Amino acid sequence: MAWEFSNEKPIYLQVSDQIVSGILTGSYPKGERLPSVREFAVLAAVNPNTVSRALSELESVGLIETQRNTGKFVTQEGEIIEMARKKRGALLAADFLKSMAALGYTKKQTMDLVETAWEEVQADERDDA
Amino acid sequence: MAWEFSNEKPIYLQVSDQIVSGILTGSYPKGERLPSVREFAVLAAVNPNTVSRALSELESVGLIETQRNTGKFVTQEGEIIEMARKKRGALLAADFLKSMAALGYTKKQTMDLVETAWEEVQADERDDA
Amino acid sequence: MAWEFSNEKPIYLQVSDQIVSGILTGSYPKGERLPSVREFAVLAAVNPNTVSRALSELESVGLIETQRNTGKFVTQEGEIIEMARKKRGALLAADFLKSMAALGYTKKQTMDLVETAWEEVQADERDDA
Amino acid sequence: MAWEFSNEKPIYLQVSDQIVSGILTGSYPKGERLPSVREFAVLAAVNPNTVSRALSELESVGLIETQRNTGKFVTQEGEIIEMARKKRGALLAADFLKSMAALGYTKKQTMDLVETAWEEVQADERDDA
DNA sequence: GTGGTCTAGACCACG
DNA sequence: GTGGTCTAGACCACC
Repeated sequence: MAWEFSNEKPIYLQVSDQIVSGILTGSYPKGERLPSVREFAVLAAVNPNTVSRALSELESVGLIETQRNTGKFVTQEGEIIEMARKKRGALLAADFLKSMAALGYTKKQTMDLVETAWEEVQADERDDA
Repeated sequence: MAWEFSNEKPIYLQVSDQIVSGILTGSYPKGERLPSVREFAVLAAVNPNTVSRALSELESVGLIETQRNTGKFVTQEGEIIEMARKKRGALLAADFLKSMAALGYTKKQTMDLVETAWEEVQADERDDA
Repeated sequence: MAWEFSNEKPIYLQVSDQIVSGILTGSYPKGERLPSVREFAVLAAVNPNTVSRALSELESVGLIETQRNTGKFVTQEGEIIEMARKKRGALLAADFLKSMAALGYTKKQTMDLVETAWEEVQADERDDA
Repeated sequence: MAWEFSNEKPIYLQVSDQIVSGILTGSYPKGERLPSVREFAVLAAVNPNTVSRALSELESVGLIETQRNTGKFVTQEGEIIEMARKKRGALLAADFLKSMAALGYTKKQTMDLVETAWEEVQADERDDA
């Protein structure tokens, strides 16, 4: 699938999100070498500078490491990956719930909505495939 | 409640979110007159133009209506309000779940996380009060 | 039918348009006494000041005349009325056509559109009645 | 063509009308990049903010799309453009006819007036050129 | 007093 | 260089 970007968020963040997603789901396994900046740039149809910026974000969190002259690698340490997933998930959940509460949703309503919405997301993914 | 703004999102959107929240929870009851632009500006410690922009967002969605020289009013039609809540909630849920799926969370893990996170949000609210 | 106003245009202009319309169509016949400012204000559910302003517009064009202590009267002179109609009509037509031309409509397309749109306006009027 | 503005209508609406007109007549072809906000501001001798506001009107209707940091583009979809023309034309015609009817014009009188007025508009255009 | 429009000018993130 | 946001401050029509 092509890389598509919304214009609500900076592209470099969307790129880094994509790559994080790849790391967390194992598409880019831990310890393995990542595609080069240029390769990513082609894949995403984006300026190499943008990819570069996206990768520095990941490096600053410790998810990837640069090895001189050989490229960038996914970190070996499973802990860091796991921690990143948890931290990110918790943040997303907190933001989501805060917003729902502001809309006047009760806990039950929210849980129900999540339940049904989950089905739809699955359906969408099937459509895309 | 104090009006505090993050810098992840334009202020005018945060202002409009606040006001939407007030409408959906009934702080600004349907059909009632809203505080004037200038009053909001003082409350939010923000330029009147910024408030104005926030309110036009709401007007374009039909949540509020302007009466010439008398002020802005929450729409009479409960349907629109209810629809806004649903639309907004569905959007938030979809985005949230898509992100969680990208992080490799299963449905069950997500539901559990939501469950526990909800308690914390409640706790935060108590702290603020 | 009640007097309804859009909020795209100043109310006083809409009021004066209504009254002009009444004069041109003969609802307020030439030489006859008009309803008082207060009566108009009640009819239109509008502030008397607004009616007053609307009427001064008409007086300045010569369509109505004020007689001390007896009220305001539609002018006796048919010419003035006829001239007002023509002037107004020509202005409306010119504006309309200029706008249509700006949209890239040809003369024929415009005439056709006017033809069909006229039917619809008639239909609407029947609905309102 | 010079950019001149009347003071019956907000400038930003007149600016957006001008640009819409350019899109509908093909001066700004579909899919093409528009002049930058700053360029428009110079052309129209107007503040960039005003242009910005004009363009957001068009964006909210789907006539133009913003690409981050590269500029604004006329939509690719001919349908939207065609629909905009039709919608706009129908609205203008309906308003026009309603006003004419209010002035007591019959259908025939109106059509005749349109016919003759069209010639004059043409003449004006020749004068401007 | 209400909202609406416009300007000038500044700052920012992005690519 | 692109658009986006925000401020400060002015002026306006309207009721």
